[in-house]
Amino acid sequence: MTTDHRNEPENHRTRVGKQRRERTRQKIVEAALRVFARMGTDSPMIEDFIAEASISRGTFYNHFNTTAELLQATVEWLSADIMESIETELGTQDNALLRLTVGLRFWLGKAEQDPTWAAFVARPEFIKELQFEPVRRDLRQGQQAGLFHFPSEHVAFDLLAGTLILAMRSYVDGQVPADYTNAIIRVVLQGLGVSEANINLALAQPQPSMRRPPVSMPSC
Amino acid sequence: MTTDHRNEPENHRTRVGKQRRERTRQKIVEAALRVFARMGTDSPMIEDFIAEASISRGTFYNHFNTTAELLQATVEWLSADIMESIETELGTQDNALLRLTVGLRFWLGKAEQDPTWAAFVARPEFIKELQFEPVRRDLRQGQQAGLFHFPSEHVAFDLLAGTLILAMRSYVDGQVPADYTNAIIRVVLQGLGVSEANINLALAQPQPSMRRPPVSMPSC
Amino acid sequence: MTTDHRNEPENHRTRVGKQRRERTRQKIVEAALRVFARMGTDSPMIEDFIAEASISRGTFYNHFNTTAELLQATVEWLSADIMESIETELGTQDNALLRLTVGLRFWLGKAEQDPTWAAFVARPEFIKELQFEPVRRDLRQGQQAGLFHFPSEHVAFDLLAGTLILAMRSYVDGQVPADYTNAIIRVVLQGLGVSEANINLALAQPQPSMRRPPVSMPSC
Amino acid sequence: MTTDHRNEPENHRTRVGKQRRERTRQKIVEAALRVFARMGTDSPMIEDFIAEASISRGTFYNHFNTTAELLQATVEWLSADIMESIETELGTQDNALLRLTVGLRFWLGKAEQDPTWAAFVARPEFIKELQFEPVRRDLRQGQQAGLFHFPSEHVAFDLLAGTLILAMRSYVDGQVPADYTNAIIRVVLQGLGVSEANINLALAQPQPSMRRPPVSMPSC
DNA sequence: AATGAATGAGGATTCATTCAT
DNA sequence: GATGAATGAATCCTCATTCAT
Repeated sequence: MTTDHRNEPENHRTRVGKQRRERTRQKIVEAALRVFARMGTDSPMIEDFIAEASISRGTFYNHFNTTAELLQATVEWLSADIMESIETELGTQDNALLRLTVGLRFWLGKAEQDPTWAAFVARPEFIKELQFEPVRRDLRQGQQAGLFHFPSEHVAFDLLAGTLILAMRSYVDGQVPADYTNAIIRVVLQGLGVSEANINLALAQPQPSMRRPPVSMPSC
Repeated sequence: MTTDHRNEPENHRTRVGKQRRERTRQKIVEAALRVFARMGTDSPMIEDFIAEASISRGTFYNHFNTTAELLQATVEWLSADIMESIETELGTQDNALLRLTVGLRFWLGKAEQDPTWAAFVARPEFIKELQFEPVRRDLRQGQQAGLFHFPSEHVAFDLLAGTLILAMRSYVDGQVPADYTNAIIRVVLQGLGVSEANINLALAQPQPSMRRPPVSMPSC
Repeated sequence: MTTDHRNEPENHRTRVGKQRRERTRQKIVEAALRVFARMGTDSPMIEDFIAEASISRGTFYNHFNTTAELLQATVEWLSADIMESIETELGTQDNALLRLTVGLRFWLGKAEQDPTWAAFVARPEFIKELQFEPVRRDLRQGQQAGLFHFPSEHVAFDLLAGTLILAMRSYVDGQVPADYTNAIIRVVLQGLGVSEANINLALAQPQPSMRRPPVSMPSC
Repeated sequence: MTTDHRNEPENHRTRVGKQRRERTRQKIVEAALRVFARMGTDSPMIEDFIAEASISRGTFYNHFNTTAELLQATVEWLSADIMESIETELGTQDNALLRLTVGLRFWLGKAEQDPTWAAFVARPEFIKELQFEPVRRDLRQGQQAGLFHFPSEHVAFDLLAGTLILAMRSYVDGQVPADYTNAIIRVVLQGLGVSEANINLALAQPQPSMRRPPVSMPSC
């Protein structure tokens, strides 16, 4: 029943240290997203990351060895973050068509609201790297349910993702016509072989709330 | 009108010199395409270009001052080359639907045949830089002719170009299912609002010949 | 003379603390020997020492301020250790020739048994740093006794120590011929001007026991 | 029979370029020897080499990728240089004993004359790396001729080279007694089993001239 | 026009040292 | 006394650019 008091503070120290380390890492990743969004994935130098994260050179290298490693970590964090946001948005919705519609609206809404973020995520490498399993599942289910009509899941995904990328970049470039989001959703659904009636039904859905603040803004 | 015979050999030398210069420049540009395709547009250094083109540093700078300038020249050459190829392919065809179908088939066929070329071309920056006026014109004409049904030309172009980019990258990544090209054309035409009957008609068209050799192969 | 009982537990704690401190210090020094043997005296970084000793950076600095200080401590420990071992080996032997022979055999035997140790010890800086007073005394006494014939003690020491260093490194490099130790002793004694008869006598001595375990093996 | 005049200047350019490159490389190596001699093999930084050689950082890296590579090149050059000097010294002498004596005198004379040079070469790694084939050949021939008596060539070399190293370091440390060189040669020859009479004969040889300037002095 | 050795500013990386827990 | 995350000065290394031949 007695506790070795020499050990207790050690465990505590260890735990506190790990927490600090983890917080620093997260700070770097969030700063990196802003830097990548602002400068692209090739231009930024270590200096940019450490200035944005307010850390020292040494600390950067304690956590990441190369810019590529940091980019990878940033993509992974962002991906988890996006997926979680969409799942929250979707709640218990289980109709594949409506799920996809909400998802598309989320991405486009976010691109409109936070173009720097969009400039970062709207690249084929990024979109292909994340495999978007939930999206693929919705495509399969919708096809089986007779809501969609396309030759193969592969083709359907390329249509959906490719159009989404260029659409998000249209927001980045500015100058999108009114009601652009609905128009994009309409042609994508057409492309997936959704009937006119179902398209109108899907577009009549209430819009997602988009409460979360842009991630690409400095949090201070 | 009289000829100074001291000038004649100079004119000759001048002409020969210009031809040689032009040949060197073209050699650099073609090598650059392979390098950009392999390494992206940011990573390659001067060293990569001169090694691929088998020229010296000095010669490189005789033709281009920066990597960006070389990239620009590469894009321009490629763009002119593509457009010319497609126009040759199209001949006098004036049906917007059939023109677009042939165009799509050309891009995808070329991607299949020459993935290195596709790896360079299939990026949003590139596709957005070329404004593809002929494509936009076909979209407008097809819409007016009642062949297409989409909310706006802007949206139609994003669907067409975005899907094309990801489809070409699918060829780059390898592992595309059989009949992938036809499947892509089908969903794109669906997305543009083409009727089932017209889609089948367009897909029944004879295929373009694709005689030209891959540009991304070293010519030696 | 009275005892303050408030002090007693402190004395105990103090004593225990000092023992613990001493054990940690010794652990660092033994680890350092292995590191120096493996990497030389200039290359290793703090990281190498703390990894080998399984301690933290902070602990290292609690005991040593610089790498040079640690090297010094390692040399001193090793030196005392060697001298003590040889004295044990020699017992009460007082014939200079036999003492030197036993000493040489000890060094070479240890080099054969523990090449890591030898890799560290067999360097001129180390050998010159230890002044080997007992060895020099034996050289003088043997010379006076007419056993040795050399021009000066300085020269005799350079011959003895230089040959020993390269011989030990031969063990480090592996691939020594059979009976290498005896051969080395023979040429060294020849060099010191010992008569053929006395050399044979010295080589006929019983061998030292070499009971002690290699110091360069991790003790855990 | 006609010459393509476009090629001639190219060949000339190429040749001139290569010569310049080679001269630069040699300049770096000679500077490196002075730096290594002055600072040891671990302390010097790139800055030291380029300052001593009066070249730019970039040029350094055009020729050597690491300090270790430069050290290697320096050792190789030095080794060739020493061997050549000794061969010049020896002329047509073919008596193994006299050859070895001249060689020892050369090394020790050079160490006395140029201690910085000696500080660099007098290290076991260096001496063991060069295999000194001519020296080993002399040892074998002398043994066969009955001039030497030692148990094995391996042992004889370790005696010779080990004693030489410590002797050279004695010059580096200063404070060597008068006639130290002859004393060293005497004990080494004793160690190799040369008879008293032959030793005296060898020591009576005329001394080498040592005309060449110290290599470790800046040549400007 | 072509060549390639040399340059050095700009940026990447290391590692001894500190210090809050 | 022990811990290890954080620090930043010191040093390494790259690569666009120049220029004599």
